[in-house]
Amino acid sequence: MTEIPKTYEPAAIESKWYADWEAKGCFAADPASDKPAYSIVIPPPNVTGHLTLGHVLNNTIQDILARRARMLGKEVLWLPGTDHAGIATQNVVEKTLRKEGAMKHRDDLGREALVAKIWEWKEKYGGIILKQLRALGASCDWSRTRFTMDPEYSACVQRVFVDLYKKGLIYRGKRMVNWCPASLTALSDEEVIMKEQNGLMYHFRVEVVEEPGTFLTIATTRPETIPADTAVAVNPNDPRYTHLIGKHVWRALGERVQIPIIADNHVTFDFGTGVLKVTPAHDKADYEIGLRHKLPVIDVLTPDGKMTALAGAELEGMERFAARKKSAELLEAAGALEKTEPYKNNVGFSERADVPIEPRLSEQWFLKYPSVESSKACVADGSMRFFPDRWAKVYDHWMTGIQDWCISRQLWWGHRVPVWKIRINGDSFRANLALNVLVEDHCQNARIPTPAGDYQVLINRGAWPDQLENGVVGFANKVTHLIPLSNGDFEFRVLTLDSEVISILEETGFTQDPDVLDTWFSSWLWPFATMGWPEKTSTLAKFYPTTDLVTGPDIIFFWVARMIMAGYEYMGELPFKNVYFTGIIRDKQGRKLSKSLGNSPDPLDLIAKYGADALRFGTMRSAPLGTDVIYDEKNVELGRNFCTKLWNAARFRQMHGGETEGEIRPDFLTSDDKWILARLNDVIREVSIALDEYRFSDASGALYRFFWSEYCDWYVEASKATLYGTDEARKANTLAVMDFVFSHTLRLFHPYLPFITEELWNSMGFANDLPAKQGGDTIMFAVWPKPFTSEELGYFCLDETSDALAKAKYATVEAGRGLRRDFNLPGNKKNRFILKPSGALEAHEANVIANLLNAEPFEVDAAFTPTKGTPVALTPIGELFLPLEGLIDVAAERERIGKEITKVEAELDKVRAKLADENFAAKVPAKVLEEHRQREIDWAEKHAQLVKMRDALGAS
RNA sequence: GCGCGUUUAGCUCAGUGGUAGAGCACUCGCUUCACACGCGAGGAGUCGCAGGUUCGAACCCUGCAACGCGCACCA
Repeated sequence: MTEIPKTYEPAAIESKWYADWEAKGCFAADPASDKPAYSIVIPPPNVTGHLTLGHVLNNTIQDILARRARMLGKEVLWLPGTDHAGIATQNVVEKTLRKEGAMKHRDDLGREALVAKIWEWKEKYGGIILKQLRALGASCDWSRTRFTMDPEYSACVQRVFVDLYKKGLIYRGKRMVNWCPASLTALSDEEVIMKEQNGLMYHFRVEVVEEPGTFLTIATTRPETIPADTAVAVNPNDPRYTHLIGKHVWRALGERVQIPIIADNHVTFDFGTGVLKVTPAHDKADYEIGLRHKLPVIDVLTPDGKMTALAGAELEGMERFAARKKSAELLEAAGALEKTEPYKNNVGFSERADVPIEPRLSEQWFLKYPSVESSKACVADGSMRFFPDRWAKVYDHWMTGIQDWCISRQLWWGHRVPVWKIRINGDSFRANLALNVLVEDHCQNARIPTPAGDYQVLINRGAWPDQLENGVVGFANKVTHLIPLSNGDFEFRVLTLDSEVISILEETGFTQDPDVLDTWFSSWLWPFATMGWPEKTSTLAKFYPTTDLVTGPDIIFFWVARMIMAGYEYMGELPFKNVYFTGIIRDKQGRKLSKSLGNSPDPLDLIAKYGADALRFGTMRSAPLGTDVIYDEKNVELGRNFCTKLWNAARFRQMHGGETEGEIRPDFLTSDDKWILARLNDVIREVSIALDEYRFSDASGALYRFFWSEYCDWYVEASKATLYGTDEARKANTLAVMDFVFSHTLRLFHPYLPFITEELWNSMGFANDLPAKQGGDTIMFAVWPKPFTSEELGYFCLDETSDALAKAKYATVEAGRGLRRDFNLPGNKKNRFILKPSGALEAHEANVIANLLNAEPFEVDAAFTPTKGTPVALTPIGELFLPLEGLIDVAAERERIGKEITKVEAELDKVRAKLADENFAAKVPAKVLEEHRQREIDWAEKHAQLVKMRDALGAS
């Protein structure tokens, strides 16, 4: 047994044990194990990322779950990794390259060179966050670390793309999408955040062509789009305007042209002026109106949000917001601007770039979500559980109104769409032999004429390839699709992952689609693509579906919902059984933590200052289920203080030497021993239930209370009477009880405090006599404590009454300390106390009280008659006197007792009033009535004694 | 606009029908032989507001308010 230093120094201990765990392979998951499986996949952090407090919260929870599962005898897989974070990563690297002067624009480098640079950057900096997770103590199986752009993972993504295309769920469409003018890419609806803006509403006039002198007033927030207006719409039932429908107005800006006045139900009477400018190119709703009325589409914005020549000479080249001001000025100058008023409206912002998005007509790849019904059902019927469960409703709502997902991004970093295409007409078809073969093959199998117009006779070649709807044909190594275009040409698409096919395609003149896929289109496959899918691996067999998923509610749609759908579609099963949604970490003002606000402390600094265990414990203590977490460094300090307490309690135990975990002899158990064993039993149950229900904060609170307020404050202090005594047999027994409690406590704490518990587990010798795999090597595999069996309860002589004496003693001690305080006697000075017991009291028990009270001498005297005015407190064991030689103030003592009597009387009045109410007696359950009667008796008894004590002081 | 959540001590939060709690902060005393990152004692709450149900409400019901979140969105 080695001497423990006086203060806990986490740094060396943490790195020592983490290296030891890794060296012993403690984190490795064995699919061949016959233990029951427990698995979690990490929500892959952004590869550009650094550890934040959000990661600390999220990963500490996962680590607690994983470590406890190991102690419960499960074979645990916690699978780590990162995602490639398309936009964010490309932005970061481009920015760096621009700063270094390596390029001005990505086109300077070109696609291949830039992607190579990003890979270079990723290899160099991409693993930072995973290293940081090690500092936190995360017990991930690092040998299985995955990245969403690993070759195998990329193959999964493209395979899924091809499969969904074959199923007719992925299609290419020209429609209005959310366009980010900063990142120059389309975004999904989920990546658009609506923000309220203080804008302006511009009211401007247009003249009716057919009725010169008649004007319509239109309200708009975007006058810069007037040059793109191709109609003016009114509601068909709006009597103000019905006579104008079918006529025209002069457009107010841009080329002076006539645009029609049309009737459309989309227009509401009472909003604005009831007249709507219709801009099909720049507004989703207007685009729909345009389709209904076959309006032309005029695009006046460049991809990066500048005005085109179509906007007119005055606006051309201007940035969109400058153009807005300018447009208003132009209207004003033309006398068309009626008024401008402040207006609050919601504008969609790009989540990543934080700039207003533009609705933009473009061709993109879309996905109709698969397996929607089973995905909805599993949460609705409870086969997958959400914690807190209110998220189930949010999920269901989203799944019900689900829209097709725009999955293509105009970026270079990501999974490139596995589609090769070529535009063909009759001539090119005949001229290109390889193409000819491909297309003929397709047409034969799709049973359609070739583009050349020849009808191919079907040749029966035995097994037919997949004959799919919409003329899509699936071969073993490719999917083909011939799409007629409006001008009579065709687009021929080949989807394939086969490198031989790809080289043929490229030689034949096909080009690959330039787009990459949304990062979430790869991470939605995470639970199975990380485990070797599509092979039927032993890992999948053992660990899929996973047990728990821990994530933030902010990605419930982005990630969780989509993973569920992918899970059903590709594994035929849900991907995880429970989803725990963490809160969001905020600062004391309730703001989210962010770099730009500077309110986001670096967890590594906190670990350096307080230790990883302290950070974990402090974070978990302050993170209740279902609510956001208010971050305060005080919580980490609390964690650090707790570790020190644990450390010093261990030191105290070690100072007393003796045998480690000696035998506990029931005949030697003191009332204090029984009391702490009963408390241990309570806390084992409490912590286990709390963890089963994902109440991490409650579990940590229970442990904190048990160890500090019960074990240290009472049990250790009470045990000093024995440990500093002379009865060696009793002393050994007390140490045995301490070891028993301590070794259980360390195990209960291990998931929260992995490092300090491992250190103490070993240094205190608890690992010594255990089998290697059950705590002998490491506390990580020590058996999770269970509440006592009835045999154990019997052995320790524990029943409902066994802790009554200890409780009575502690109440007596508190009463005595209260007396000291009342009479300003410092706690560190010995004082004489006399206890006049109401029953028998063993010498040992009196000794414990004396110790806890710092009483010397402590006299137990049933016949004690106090000097008049001696301060006295009523305790469950008897009357406790604090004799104050020469300082007795009878009046003061009378007043003190009088105050107490007043309190007791108030309580007595309360309970008597209830009992006197006839309704109460008649209607209340018998148990409650009995409880109140007992309460009355107790208060009355106390009252009588206090009165007696006051009377004994005489009349003054 | 629809939906969800929160509102309890100065702060952060427990407490789902029967005597209002914890940690931190605060006040007082204490360097006592595990620990001052500590020990002991203490003060502190109209349980958001208004009704209702009940013998009894922090807790159940209704309405309202404030704050937060999600969804939708009218130019």
